[in-house]
Amino acid sequence: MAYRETDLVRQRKVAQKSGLLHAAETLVREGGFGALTIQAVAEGAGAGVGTVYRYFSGKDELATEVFKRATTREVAAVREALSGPGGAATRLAVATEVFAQRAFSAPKLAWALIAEPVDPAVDVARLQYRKTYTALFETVVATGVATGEFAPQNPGLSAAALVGAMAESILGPLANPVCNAETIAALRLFCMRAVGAQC
Amino acid sequence: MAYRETDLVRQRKVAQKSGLLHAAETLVREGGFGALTIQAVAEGAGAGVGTVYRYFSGKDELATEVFKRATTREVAAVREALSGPGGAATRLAVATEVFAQRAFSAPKLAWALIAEPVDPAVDVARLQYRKTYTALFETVVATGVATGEFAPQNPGLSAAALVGAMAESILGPLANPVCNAETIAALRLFCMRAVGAQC
DNA sequence: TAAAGAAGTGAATAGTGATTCACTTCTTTA
DNA sequence: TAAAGAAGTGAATCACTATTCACTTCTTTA
Repeated sequence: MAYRETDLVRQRKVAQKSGLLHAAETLVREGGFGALTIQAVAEGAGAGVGTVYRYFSGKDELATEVFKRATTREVAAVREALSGPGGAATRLAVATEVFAQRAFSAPKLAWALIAEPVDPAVDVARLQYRKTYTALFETVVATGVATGEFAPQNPGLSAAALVGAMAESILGPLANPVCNAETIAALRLFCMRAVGAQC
Repeated sequence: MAYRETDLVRQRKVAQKSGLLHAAETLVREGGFGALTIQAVAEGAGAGVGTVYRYFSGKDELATEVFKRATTREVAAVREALSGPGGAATRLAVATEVFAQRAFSAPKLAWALIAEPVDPAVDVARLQYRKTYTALFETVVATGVATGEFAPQNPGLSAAALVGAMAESILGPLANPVCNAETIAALRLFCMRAVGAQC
């Protein structure tokens, strides 16, 4: 045989894919998924359109991967807050703040992940994303109910409602960010009351 | 002059427009806005494609009008519940139930109005729709805070959060409708706690 | 009935962006 | 260096609907 993939080539391929994903995420960060075109991704990565198809089977796969990478970071941050020290109430409060703070620090991305109209394939990923969040919150709600910190309730429904409340109430302030601190405090209190935590 | 529009013609035009809108809403009811194509609307109304353009400037206008008509009915039902008898807490509880009940009775439509990815033009209408809901709830929250029925809070943010909580928590059950009554009761309690109502 | 005015029609066109593929360039090894 | 194997490329193509418009049909009135 006259050719075999070497480490150097493997390294370049990793760099190329990473560059494409980086270009894609930059586009989403700046203009949402609506700005994500294969043409723009290729240009942003300094590559040809065809190259994108060497690394992704199609636009859906690329968009979905961008979505998943971004949401994985968000979910990890919230998960960390939820597994921190303190009782269920404290952890829920901190997690709410982390969610909101991160949203404010990248408003367009937050909008793209939460509410932007997107391809059905991405929407499937978004459904998963919300389910993941809901599952995280469901755990802390169930814990709080068990310890008596929270009122008796259906943890699954409450968790979905919390996710909805956080997402919807942040959308307005995201578009017009003034007094973020007050918004965050108000949201935290809303969530605390909603689960029946004393505060 | 040899021609002037008579009542008969006027009547027919009204019927034609109404028929087109009816066909369009039927499509949305059955398959969401994704199923709304000019071709399908024309066929559903027993008319030609060109005829649709005699009555609507384009797809955006048609889709937006379908959205507005459907949401106007939903908003009216909730508004009526909110302006019924009883204190703020009672009215909020009833409104929550009305919202959920109506969603369950037309799940696909509810999904289309609340969460389906749609054309930007329709999304603008959806934004308005949520704002309208938020404004309705803001009033009752503010009333409840003023009378002391509810905890002190930012009525605007709480109202948005309530709308988000209701929308998000209903989406799962909509897709897989079992035990609607329990879902509705749980949602009502969540909302009551969230505003700090005694119950 | 004739002719004006308007509504109805759908095949043809347009616009958009994803996807393909024949070709070029690069990397590796005998 | 030669040739195999693979990656890179972008102009051309495809797919999908919204939209148009030249023509037909219907309604009204003189």
